[in-house]
Amino acid sequence: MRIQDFSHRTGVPAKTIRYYEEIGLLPNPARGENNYRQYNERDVERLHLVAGARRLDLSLEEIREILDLRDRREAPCRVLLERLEHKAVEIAERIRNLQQMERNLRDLHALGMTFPTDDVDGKYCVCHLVSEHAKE
Amino acid sequence: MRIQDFSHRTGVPAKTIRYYEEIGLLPNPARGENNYRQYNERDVERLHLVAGARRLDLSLEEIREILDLRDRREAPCRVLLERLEHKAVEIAERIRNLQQMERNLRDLHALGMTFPTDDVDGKYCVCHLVSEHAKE
DNA sequence: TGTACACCTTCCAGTAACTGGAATGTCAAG
DNA sequence: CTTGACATTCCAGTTACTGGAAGGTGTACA
Repeated sequence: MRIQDFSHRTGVPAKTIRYYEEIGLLPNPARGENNYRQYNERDVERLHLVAGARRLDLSLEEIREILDLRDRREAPCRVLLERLEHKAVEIAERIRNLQQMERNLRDLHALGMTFPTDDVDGKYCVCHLVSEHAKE
Repeated sequence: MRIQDFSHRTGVPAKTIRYYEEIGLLPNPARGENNYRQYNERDVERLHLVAGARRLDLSLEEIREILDLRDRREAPCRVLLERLEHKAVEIAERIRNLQQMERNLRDLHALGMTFPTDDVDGKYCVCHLVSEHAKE
């Protein structure tokens, strides 16, 4: 299987596949006569794991760790389970931050709407509100 | 005011201030005899606007646009108001994505917990779940 | 006078995870 | 024989900083 098919099978762009290889996340694949990369089903399986983990927002470093365990035949499930949980907590935190940010944005927007829109830098300008927002 | 005071007044690290200057977001400040940067209250005001907007997750490019308007004495409020609203929508979208991701993580984790933790790559391994997660 | 210390300066490099593009090579079909 | 769709490598850019080295400045204290 050549890189384009491999890409379609896994949903990962060819460019990204070469990148993963470059940083050692994927092994150097066999090469054909023409120097084209050759992939097999095992490669598909491996890249699927990478892609699934990326969709879950695991970092390439975290994924590398999982793959390394697997390569040494040490079952990575325990570690992966831990990572999933840890990542869920992390994401919950990010959600809280974003929600706060959204509230701030909507509040400032609502207040800004009550101000004239041609006051370049007076107190009754949304710009002033945004400046003030920095001081906390 | 030297860069450290300026930094304390605005809560922006000195390193970042120099960076903002380098990319043209802040004007080149006056220099003292010793070549040290000198800041005044107007600079504080400007950087406050930048810092407030960053806290609201506006990109440096968006902020640059606002500042350029202001520098040309065209009231940036209308544009800034638009940006705030647009950003709020964007963030709401990000929140939805993250919430979906969190659900996926927790679901996979829960299911993975019911599997043995020493199955290196069989069907009853959380790794397998994560691989499958890529196919959608 | 010497020196310790906290500042300041510039410049170079690195981060995460790709993505774009140039220059070049390979191969099958019309 | 040329066109088109593939493939290769390598270099550079993205975002918003951050770290660190090498060296200059300014002041307090022994």
